Amino acid sequence: MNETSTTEQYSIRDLADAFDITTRTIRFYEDKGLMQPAREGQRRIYSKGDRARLKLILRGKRLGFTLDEITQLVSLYETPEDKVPQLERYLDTLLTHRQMLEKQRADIDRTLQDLEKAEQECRQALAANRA
Amino acid sequence: MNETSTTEQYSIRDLADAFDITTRTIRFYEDKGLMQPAREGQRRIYSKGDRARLKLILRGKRLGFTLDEITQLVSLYETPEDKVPQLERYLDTLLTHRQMLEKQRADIDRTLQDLEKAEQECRQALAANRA
DNA sequence: GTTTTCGTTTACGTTAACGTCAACAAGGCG
DNA sequence: CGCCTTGTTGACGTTAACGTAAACGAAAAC
Repeated sequence: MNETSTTEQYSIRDLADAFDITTRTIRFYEDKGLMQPAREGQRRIYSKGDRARLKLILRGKRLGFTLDEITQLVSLYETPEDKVPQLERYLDTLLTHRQMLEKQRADIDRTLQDLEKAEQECRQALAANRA
Repeated sequence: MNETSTTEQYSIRDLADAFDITTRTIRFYEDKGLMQPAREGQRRIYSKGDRARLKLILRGKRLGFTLDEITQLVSLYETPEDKVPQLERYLDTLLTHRQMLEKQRADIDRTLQDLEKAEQECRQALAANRA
């Protein structure tokens, strides 16, 4: 039992600064059941796993998911119980989320194409306007 | 002047049904300045362009943008004034949005990879559990 | 030793994006 | 004609996701 690299710990402020969010936000996520950091007395102590989890949550937010949806998404990364029906339900949820994301990806691709078109028109107008 | 295919018009209900939103939502977008349909007396009359615009708005929503952001995004598709400084500002906004979207795309790709990994683990667990 | 600093809980405030309801106008129809 | 449907403008209600402030404990700094 030695304290090498795997034992990294973070304060709530460490994480807040690292991800540029407020401590209030982190506690809020905990209230919602999204995180359960260890305690040292009163103080919250975050592990590397907690940090990774928070990162996932924020990624979900950037993608426009609600916290309820993120709750499901994040729990996906924890291995489920090894009972067959559980695994099948889990797989189903995985596929559902996958479809959502693939639809979003398609939306983004369409929008990017539109943007490129607008960009070209703009450059042409600029060229014409300068000539 | 004939009334052929380009003259298509829609009621507020047509659009609400078409996109599976409420009429309240459509009026709300109008209040926010996102749409300005024609009027026939009191009634709102939506053109094909209005319909396309609404479609863009909803796409933006699916991507998790706020209505304020969508206001900018949507106005991008209208040709700006042909003055050079305007065009340059416009181009700048285009690039900014493009970067946001490309970041989102990267987020999605990462998440999809995570999902695939989870999916594989799940399938393996299922196979092991049945054997 | 006391004054900051950091963290904690509790609670009320706020904004965006609508939902819901009231009260009314206008056109169609049996 | 009276009723129904569709639409209109307010106005207030609601939920999610935090912000903000109060009131306190403990540890670190001076």
